Amino acid sequence: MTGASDDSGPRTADPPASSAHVAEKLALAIHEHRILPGTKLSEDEVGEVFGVSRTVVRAALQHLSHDQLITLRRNRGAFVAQPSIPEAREVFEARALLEPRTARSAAERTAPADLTRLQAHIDAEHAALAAGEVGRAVYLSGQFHIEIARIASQDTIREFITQLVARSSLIIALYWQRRSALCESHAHSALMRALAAHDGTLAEEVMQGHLLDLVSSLDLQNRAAAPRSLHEVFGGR
Amino acid sequence: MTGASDDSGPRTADPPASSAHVAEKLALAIHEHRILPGTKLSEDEVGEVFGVSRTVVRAALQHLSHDQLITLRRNRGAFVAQPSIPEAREVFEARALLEPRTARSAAERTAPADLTRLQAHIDAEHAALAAGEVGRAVYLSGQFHIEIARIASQDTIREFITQLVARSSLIIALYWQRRSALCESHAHSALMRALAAHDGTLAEEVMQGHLLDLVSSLDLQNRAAAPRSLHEVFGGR
DNA sequence: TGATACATTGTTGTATACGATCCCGCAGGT
DNA sequence: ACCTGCGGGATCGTATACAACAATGTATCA
Repeated sequence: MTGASDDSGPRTADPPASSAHVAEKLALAIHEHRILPGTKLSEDEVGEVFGVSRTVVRAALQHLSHDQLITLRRNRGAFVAQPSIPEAREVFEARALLEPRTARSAAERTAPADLTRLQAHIDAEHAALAAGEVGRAVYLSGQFHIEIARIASQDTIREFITQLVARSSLIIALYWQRRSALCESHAHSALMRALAAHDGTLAEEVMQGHLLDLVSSLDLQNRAAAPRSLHEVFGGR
Repeated sequence: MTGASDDSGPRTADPPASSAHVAEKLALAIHEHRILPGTKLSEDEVGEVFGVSRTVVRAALQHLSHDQLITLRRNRGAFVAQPSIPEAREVFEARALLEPRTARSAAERTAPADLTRLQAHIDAEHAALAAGEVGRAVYLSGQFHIEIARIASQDTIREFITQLVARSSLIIALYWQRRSALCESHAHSALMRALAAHDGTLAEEVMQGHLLDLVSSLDLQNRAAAPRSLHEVFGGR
């Protein structure tokens, strides 16, 4: 109410404006590095942006907090999470446990329609890179991994991988080192070929190597990167 | 509100009654089979029991919903989840991916204090079984698995295992077949011995076998168990 | 001049109020 | 007798109001 229909700006107020919707939008923005780690997400502010009350914002923030995308500090507010270096290692260790075996399962049941979608992901990722939208490329790259879990028909594991991929996006935002074009695309293509050939063993190996490459592209030795301050993040905002 | 101190019955109104506290209490009750799958958790009712408002209850329910311990249905309410047979399989497949390797890691860094705690868990489990408290035994059995992830110093994976163990408890409530005393205790002891010997390979194997045993003790073929109704669950309430 | 204590302000935590949606039971028609 | 449309009751979804806490800025004192 209160004339939420027009409001000032963004899309807002499509139909129901459920909390899940707000959470999704925020998650996407974080995933695409449109909101950087450490940023404060004030309830009032978010509510105003999306044209909803603090109640629904609060629910959305709690949801994101549970995915460890944001950190909720009592009486202080919500902040985009800043995974520490140990946490970053753990995330990729968890991925190393889950994804290779899942890729194997996926290879054994890949259908033609799946390959079409995977190719679409890769194409979109290339397009985003060509357009200079690095954040979006990171997001799409993550979606590729999630898609593989979907092919494996493992919803539970897919849920976990979804969380890990989202956190990986934060980790990339914090510890990305090698800004050379995402060579991952190559790995993704190789993975897709392994799936097309129904070669589970190969898919598992490729995925394992891909994840190792990803970790090695991060700077997880330098301990100075962790206590990154807000001012540092924002540059000179 | 106000005057929630005495109320009618249960513990209620300890001190602050934060939403996390309510969620934890509910989770424990579900975990111990004090609340059975399919049970409706009305916001008003839960709020009254714990002496808090619907706001905090809602937050707690959302938290549990995210862990898939309860199912939230729009305008219908919250119900304790009833994992389907495919979901049950997925849960144990995920555990099979995570836990054996985690047990291996744990074995390589088990400290004396860890063994003490593990033994305490096993003892408590035996005591619960001796007292006929099957639900509590199931809970403690799950905590044992979580403790292993803690020893492995893998907080992220531990979080996942915590979720999976909780869901496993629901699955056991629904599909438990072999009511013979939980032979798991034996497996847990074997696991502890492997950890004490720092034998990672053995620990991994024992854990894998233990999980397979667990699955085989369930009835995941019978499809009639799924659509269990509320009245059936409650008997004649 | 520097440090501490206090008042102020802003933000979150919780409770309550109102509106929307859905389920259940009943009247009426075919 | 069965099916269909409608109304009552209850529950959830969202918004708002008040209270508590933390952070900040200012004034006073050593």
